[in-house]
Amino acid sequence: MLRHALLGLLADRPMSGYELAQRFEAAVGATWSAGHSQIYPELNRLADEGLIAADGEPGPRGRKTYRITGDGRDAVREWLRETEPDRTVRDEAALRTFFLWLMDPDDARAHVEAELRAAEEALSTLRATAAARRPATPAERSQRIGLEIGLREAQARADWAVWALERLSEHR
Amino acid sequence: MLRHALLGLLADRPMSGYELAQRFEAAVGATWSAGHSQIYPELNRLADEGLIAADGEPGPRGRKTYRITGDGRDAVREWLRETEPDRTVRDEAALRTFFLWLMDPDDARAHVEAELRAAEEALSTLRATAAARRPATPAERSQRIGLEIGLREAQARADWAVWALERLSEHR
DNA sequence: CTCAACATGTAACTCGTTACATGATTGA
DNA sequence: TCAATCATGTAACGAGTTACATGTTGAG
Repeated sequence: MLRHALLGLLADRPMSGYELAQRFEAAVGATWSAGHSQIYPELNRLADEGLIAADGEPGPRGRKTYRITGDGRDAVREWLRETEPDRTVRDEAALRTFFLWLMDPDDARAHVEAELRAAEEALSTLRATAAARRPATPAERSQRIGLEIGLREAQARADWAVWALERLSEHR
Repeated sequence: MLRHALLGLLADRPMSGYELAQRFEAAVGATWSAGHSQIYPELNRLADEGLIAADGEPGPRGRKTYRITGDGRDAVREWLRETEPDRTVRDEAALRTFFLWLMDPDDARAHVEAELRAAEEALSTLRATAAARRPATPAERSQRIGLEIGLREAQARADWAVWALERLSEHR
């Protein structure tokens, strides 16, 4: 899975493992995450398989810049075209909501309030990213569309939390 | 992680592993999923640790009904009270959206249209579950609140897809 | 000079998935 | 009787996280 994400990011422009790791914390991070300990070995594997290539000499601090190869480009495209996305959800915070009744009322409220704060924080980060620059390239336009999912889901989350707090108040 | 979900479900009422597996496909499935091959070993571990207990004799077909123990109840409560939910998102379909520009226009549209269909399907399933019975017990009320997250996120997803299709049309 | 950020890696472990394996019961 | 569903389990594998480990460069 990670390999395709890396190839997709490198399809836009060459990057180092370090840069890629940052991308997973920022923009793409709203949809997927990966630590450096997973990224570096994967980059080496991708390079072994010829899907990416390191630019000649490592830069300062041993920095290696990778660019995607023709085979790599084919591989991402094939992934996008031939495979169905896995729609399995894994949302711990939402799962806990099912067990709200096991908490005492104050803890339950606190849980939902924490969700509200988290959603609002996500929202403002994403808004800032979206406002940062207006998309010019096709890649940036796609990125903007991807960002919008996060934006709308965070908004839905925040609205849900407000609604949930009202319901909790009704049943005291 | 799974252990807490199992304890939470068993806190409501005794169930067999088979029943628990079904719950992860239905109601709770909108937030977490688990296959039987993960559930059965975990139930045995939980029983070893005294957090749940199997009712005396196995029923027909070797069915074992588990109920939560006092220690088990304490364990879920402690988990809910003492630990922060992991908010890491892992959304493959959304990730692919960032790479829309790598697909040819028809495939890109098809991807978003598939998202729309998936969201609408999720929506109607969740609506049916929500409409099935009005919550009476505290557990059912919590469940309803949990369901609402799924409902609102699915709606956001569907709305996003419609918006994205418009944007794709603009940039042909 | 020193601290933060840059930059890459490995190893052990945990969690979850897929495939294999078996058998009982019930309704058509 | 036969197929679907009920019901439980194991083993191998894959993906991701945490912790360990190391060294460089640039800014103040």
